Amino acid sequence: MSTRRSELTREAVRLFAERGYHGTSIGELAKALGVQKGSLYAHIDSKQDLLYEAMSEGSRAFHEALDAIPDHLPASERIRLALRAHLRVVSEQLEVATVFVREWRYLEGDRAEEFLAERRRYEERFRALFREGREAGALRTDLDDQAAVLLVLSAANWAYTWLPEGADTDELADRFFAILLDGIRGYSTPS
Amino acid sequence: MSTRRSELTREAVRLFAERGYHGTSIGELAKALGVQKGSLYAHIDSKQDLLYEAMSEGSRAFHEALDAIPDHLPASERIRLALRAHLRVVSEQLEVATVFVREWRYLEGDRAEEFLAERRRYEERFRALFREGREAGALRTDLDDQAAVLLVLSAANWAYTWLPEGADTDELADRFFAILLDGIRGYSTPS
DNA sequence: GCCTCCGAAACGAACGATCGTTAGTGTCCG
DNA sequence: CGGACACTAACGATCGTTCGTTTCGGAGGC
Repeated sequence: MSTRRSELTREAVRLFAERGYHGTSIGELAKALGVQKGSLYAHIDSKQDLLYEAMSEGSRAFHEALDAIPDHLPASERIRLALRAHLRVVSEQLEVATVFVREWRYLEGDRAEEFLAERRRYEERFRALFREGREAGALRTDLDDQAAVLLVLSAANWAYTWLPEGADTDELADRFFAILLDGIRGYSTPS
Repeated sequence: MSTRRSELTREAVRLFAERGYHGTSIGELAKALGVQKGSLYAHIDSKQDLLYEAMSEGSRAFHEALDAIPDHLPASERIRLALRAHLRVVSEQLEVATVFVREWRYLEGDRAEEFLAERRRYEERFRALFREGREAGALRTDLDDQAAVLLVLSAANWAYTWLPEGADTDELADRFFAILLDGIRGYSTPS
């Protein structure tokens, strides 16, 4: 669809990721597009719209990535794929992911709660994987799945701060998963 | 020392944590203290000063917490204590930790690089623990310590988003560590 | 005990700059 | 001709900061 409008959104996401929502002015955004700031209002109603759009993109991307995971696989395998999926989204849409994780709280009114709910739903999908896994025996039966899912979600949510754009995230996710699966214990570690 | 100045810093940290640096105006800060905004400049030279001070507090707290870990313990035990130490700082000084992790990039000039270096040094101290642990046999000799330390630092750096103030962080850290040490693998997990 | 002086703190008003947003007009293309 | 796009100009609000003045409690000299 409209090329100009999507260019605007893309540039807004870039700047929001770099300088934060409140740290980015409409004027700077206009300058980055080579246009007077008033002109932007032919495309948007408010600055908030741009943030909202960025958040929507992020939400959609993360959920769709999870959707692509086949149901019939064992839970441990689905956790590995979920980690892959998440890191891939972060790496392929680094700026969208950054805004999604970091700037959502600057949404105003109902929109803030909408995305808080979206984030909670996303995390709940991870939580379900661990619960299922423990119940099915794919994960240790004495597993503290609350802590385990928190560990994975932390790695996922923090990834935008260090993931280089275009990295091989599948291999990285597998390395994370390998540690998570078998631990780091050495032969001389006291228990 | 000067009560008023430290009240100012404390309130600034609180607001920066809640609304972000750019999302907090000097006027709001003054109103929270029951004072005209111009009056704040009897105590500070600029808004940046307040951010800088918050960052300094955070940096000091995190490093001091690591300093208290005895050298003579096995590396795996020191990792456990480091995780405890970090989570304790986050929980006891949640707002300082939030600003330290989230707002450091709004420091201007040399100060930004100063804290980037501080953060890198802090992470390097964690990295060293994993390296030592692997070399000493306290951790698996085939350990991917790059990934392992990233996992732990992710959990540490993300903690401010979900840690309730005043939680029992020692127990929580131990639960994280237990998973990290022995993994989550179940009896029916394919390898 | 009174007076004076000082330093810390806050006051109120204003500064120029920038903020997000609106409005009316113009241009170019299909 | 219409619609997408951009222009210029301006709006009121708010931004961080400066300034000269005022208030006030306590220390020190008389």
